[in-house]
Amino acid sequence: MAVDCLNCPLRALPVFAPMDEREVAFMRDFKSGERHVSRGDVVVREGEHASHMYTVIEGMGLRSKTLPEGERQVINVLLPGDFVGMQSGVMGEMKHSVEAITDMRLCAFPREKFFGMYQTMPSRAFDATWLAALEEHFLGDHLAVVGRLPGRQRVAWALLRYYDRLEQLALARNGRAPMPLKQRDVADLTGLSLVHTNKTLRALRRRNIVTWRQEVLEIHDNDALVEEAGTPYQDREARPLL
Amino acid sequence: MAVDCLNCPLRALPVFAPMDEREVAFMRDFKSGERHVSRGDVVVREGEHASHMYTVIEGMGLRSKTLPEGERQVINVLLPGDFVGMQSGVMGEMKHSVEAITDMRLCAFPREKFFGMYQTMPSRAFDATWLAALEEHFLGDHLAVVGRLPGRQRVAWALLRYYDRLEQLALARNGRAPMPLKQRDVADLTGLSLVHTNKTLRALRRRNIVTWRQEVLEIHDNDALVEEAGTPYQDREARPLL
DNA sequence: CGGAATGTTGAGCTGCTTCAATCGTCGTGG
DNA sequence: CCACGACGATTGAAGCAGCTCAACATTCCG
Repeated sequence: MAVDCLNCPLRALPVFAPMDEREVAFMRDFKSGERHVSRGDVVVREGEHASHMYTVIEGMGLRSKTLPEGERQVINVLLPGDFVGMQSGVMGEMKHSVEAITDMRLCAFPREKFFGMYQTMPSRAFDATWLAALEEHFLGDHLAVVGRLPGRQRVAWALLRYYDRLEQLALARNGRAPMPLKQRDVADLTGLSLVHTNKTLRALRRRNIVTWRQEVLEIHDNDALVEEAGTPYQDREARPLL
Repeated sequence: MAVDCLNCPLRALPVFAPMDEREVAFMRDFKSGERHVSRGDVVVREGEHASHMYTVIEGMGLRSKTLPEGERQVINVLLPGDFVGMQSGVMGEMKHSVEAITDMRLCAFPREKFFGMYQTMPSRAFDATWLAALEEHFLGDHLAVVGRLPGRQRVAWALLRYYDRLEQLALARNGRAPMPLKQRDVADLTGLSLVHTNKTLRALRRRNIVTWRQEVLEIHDNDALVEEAGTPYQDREARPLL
């Protein structure tokens, strides 16, 4: 059954900034429906003029770019509450692709009504900008990690960040999190080769810091992982939800 | 003498989307003054709750993040028309630092009037989001290049991108561009060590593809440089100017 | 003129890459 | 129920791209 904005399960989470009644009402009207995609499906493709924008309700995906020679760089992991398609909304064209790595449920918004939001609901428009700026911030951190840290730190950082985000969404706890990513995805996220990613993970496993099998990630020694990452991950302020 | 929005020299450039009279009038009112900084000065610091946001009128800067161990990652080169401080505008805090690498002239906007823009000038608010999304796009490309390409391609790509952006701003032509960046900056931009950046540049020089001395960059063989970069740089659509 | 910042170069080392197998798991069709 | 194939994980081996260290040269600037 489709989720109604009124009882959106995400909105209740403390990670998301509260929304007043007028805003909720506006979003109900803005929302045109839901879209369900299956694991492996492409949600939006790079270069596409997407007709809709989405907020992830459930499931996970990957944003990625593909270079001319076919190399893939994963921009980030898409989790519930994340917004998809801001670029096509404002610039007209997607600059990256989004692929589902689990079945996903997306809240759909028609692109043609996006500008209307700026005309009638400034607070929501402001939140859209906020989200774009937040994404920019995350990307900057990501770039710094990939550009400046050695492999072990990159992998540790990626796992930490992934886990923390899930925990904030109440999708993980006690160091246990679902892990639909493949090692290939972690490699493309960290800018490492698949083989080296595997060996780096093995090292973490050997030292009993994390285990990862059967699509379940377990962090046994958070302190050691933080130590390994070098960079504490700490974005815990409430952010808007569209 | 301070630039008045009415005859803003940037607005005339074809890279920037046209602005109607009401928008210009709004910006005049939004603008609180100008700020001049000298080469080497810090414009805004990571973590700071900046009171103002800026559009670069003249001069160049670097956006960068510093990691715990002191490693610096340059996020991008700041050129005229670029907006500074979106993050402090929406999230309240800067997530990166900005340093001037030449003397700069900045158009200043008070942060407390930023939300007012969303209430009274939706088209400008939309453009702000556009800029944030554009920045996100550039950052994504940057991440892909740093994460997935070997050093020679990264350096070639960085030079190409830098030159193209300057050319669009009429600050470079015929393969000649001012180059206030240091090799250290290019290294921090591409995620390479200083020494290796130097050697990579030497190779380009040896093959007579580019020269760079006395703060002047010359691209002698654009085709060869594009070939070297692998990734053609091609964002030539008009973008908003705030 | 002297000191600091920037650029250049060589040498040696290692983190990471590519290549190449092998193995385990799971879904599918016979 | 088993065999097969596809996909993902794992591991070893060899090579090199890029790193650090260490000098030295050059330019900039007060």
